[in-house]
Amino acid sequence: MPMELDARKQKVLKAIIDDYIESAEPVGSRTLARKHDLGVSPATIRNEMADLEMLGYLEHLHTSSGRVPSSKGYRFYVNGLIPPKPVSDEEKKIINDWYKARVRRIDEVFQETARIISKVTKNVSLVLAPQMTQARFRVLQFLPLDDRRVITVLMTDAGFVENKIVEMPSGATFEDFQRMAMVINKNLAGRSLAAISPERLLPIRDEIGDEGLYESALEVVNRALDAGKQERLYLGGTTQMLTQPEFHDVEKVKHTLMMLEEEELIKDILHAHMGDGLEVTIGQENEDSQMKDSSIITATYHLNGELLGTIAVLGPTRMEYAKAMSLLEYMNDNLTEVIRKYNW
Amino acid sequence: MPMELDARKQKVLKAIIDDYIESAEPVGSRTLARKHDLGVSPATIRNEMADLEMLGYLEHLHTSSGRVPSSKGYRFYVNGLIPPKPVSDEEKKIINDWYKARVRRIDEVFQETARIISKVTKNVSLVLAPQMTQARFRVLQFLPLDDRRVITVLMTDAGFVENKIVEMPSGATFEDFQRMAMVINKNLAGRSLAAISPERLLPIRDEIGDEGLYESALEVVNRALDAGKQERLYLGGTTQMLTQPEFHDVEKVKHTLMMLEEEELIKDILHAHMGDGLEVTIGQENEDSQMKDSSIITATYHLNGELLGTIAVLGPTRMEYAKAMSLLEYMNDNLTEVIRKYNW
DNA sequence: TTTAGCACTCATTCACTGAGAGTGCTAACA
DNA sequence: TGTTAGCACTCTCAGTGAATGAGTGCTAAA
Repeated sequence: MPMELDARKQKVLKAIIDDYIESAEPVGSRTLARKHDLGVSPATIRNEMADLEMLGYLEHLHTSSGRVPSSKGYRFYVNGLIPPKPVSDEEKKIINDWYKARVRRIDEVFQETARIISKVTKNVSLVLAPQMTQARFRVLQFLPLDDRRVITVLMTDAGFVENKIVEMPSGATFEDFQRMAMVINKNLAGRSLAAISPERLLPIRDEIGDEGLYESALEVVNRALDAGKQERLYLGGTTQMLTQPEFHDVEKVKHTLMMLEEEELIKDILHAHMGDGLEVTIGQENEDSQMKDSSIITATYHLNGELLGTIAVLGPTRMEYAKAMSLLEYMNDNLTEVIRKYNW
Repeated sequence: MPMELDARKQKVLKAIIDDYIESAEPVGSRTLARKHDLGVSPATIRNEMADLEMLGYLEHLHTSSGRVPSSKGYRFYVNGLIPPKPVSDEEKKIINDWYKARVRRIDEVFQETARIISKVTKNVSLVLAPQMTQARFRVLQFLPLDDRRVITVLMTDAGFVENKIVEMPSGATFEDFQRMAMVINKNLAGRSLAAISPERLLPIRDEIGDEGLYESALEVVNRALDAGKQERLYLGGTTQMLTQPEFHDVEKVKHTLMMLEEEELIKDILHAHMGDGLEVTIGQENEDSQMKDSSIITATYHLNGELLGTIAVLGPTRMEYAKAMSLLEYMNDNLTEVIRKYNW
């Protein structure tokens, strides 16, 4: 379908979407003609609107209630009509100052990134923190908790620390665990977490000697690594989103909040949307039925070509795409830079 | 005022409050007579109600709209009329299983405690985690971040780990910091965080030699200790609270969520309410004007007579006091036990 | 002291109405 | 042939008024 929409149709579509994004009200021909200076009469706009609706770019709730963009309409808008809205220098400065003032612990970078995004876009933001496969093993330590359990602390060279409670196998003593720790540390220090495979652990087997104890070591190391590799999800803007008229209904708020509490579900959604760079998924385009009236914009950050994590904005289909997209792009670069610098 | 309320008045007041807590609707004489078997006619109840209102235990929104308990009414109810509602053995089992299944990292105890409380009471729960003054210094480590900053990692003997970013003073090198770490660790290992005072650090001064470097050491240790001592606030149930009819209005939800986001404010409120054991503050009794229509129940947990932290339920004045109070009591004992066991 | 009876007050619901914004269609116009 | 004015029609929304129902306060009788 070459040139499905002529220039004027595009202009009308853009005007409608811009207006709707701003007002959240269905837009009619008369008001559109009044506000945007399109140079044609309402009647003409009505005709164009009818065409656009026929083609699937607009929707009609009831006869005579103004038009609302469809997912297809938004898609066309995002792909071609969208006005660029780069992050201004002032905004950049504000963001950087914010980081400086707030990030006191290294992992707070992610939480603060989420906060910034939600503050600016007034929507929910999601940040999936990297798995630290780049990080290098520094030291594994055991601490006695009670007579049945120990705390395992794994530290990486970038200062990221992960601790986990582990049951001791029956028969093992804490002294055994300490001996294990020495052997493990000697063998693994300096290795990247990603490179620690079961084979790497084989030398440890010989040094430990005891077969049963070796099995425990294996399990403990793996569990500590799992914790270290685990993706962390940071969430922001659950309060900001209430300013959107879409959430005027408490039931909807509750539903959305409950969905956001399901961390695994959210992670799945993010994984499914992870693409190359900036990815926009609009309303109906979503697989998940709960997301049919939401849009999600994701941006992934990489290091040396390897995918590390994702930052995203989640909101109603009526969303300031231009703003959200350029912000995500900027935050993405920023985060990549931080991670590169801190050698995660 | 001896015996301000005779037995029947108390019975009526209790019936009204029970009913209102359940239904959230102003309660009238007819329905009250129907539901609760008080053995008197609505007219008599009306008379009693009028008396109770005169005395300040009940309130009237408009003529003819049923009565609602006042703060004073709730207070009397909580102090004397409240039916005991101990946590059942099944509930205890569910709670313990929950802990077992979810607590994988030691600090998750607090988050999960908050979750449980909010799940059961359907209100917001707050948990102020202890300052770890009981904890003993294990090791302080420095990790290079970039050429200007280092990450300081403080670990206690209970496996609690705290990391913080610190600027290096100009002139100092990372090697200096490593040397400092050795000296500090040698001198402080095994001491309780509370016992680490500036005087304790004096021996370090001589060992380090360099005056400027000693100043840095002092500052770094203090900042690491600060981080270690900092109270952490855990929050739960912001979604659950939406099931309360009090939050049918989105504006109110937004207002409450925004208040809850102000961590310092919440901490202040908790500190102000911290008492000896279980403390109930009802509506108007609150100092903070934002809390005039909320009630807060706090319970503090101690170790060896020293106050460690607080757990609390925050909700509308219409709250299931009996349930919340006994639950808090139970969770409080539980948490004290956990902390005692893990030697925090 | 308790209760029945009664007049009265609000809040809520429902149907109805008119205004306003919007559409689609047709016919006239450039 | 594309554009526009005009008009009939639709639908939503705010406002009005009546009916309903739950509740109160007061008075007089039991």
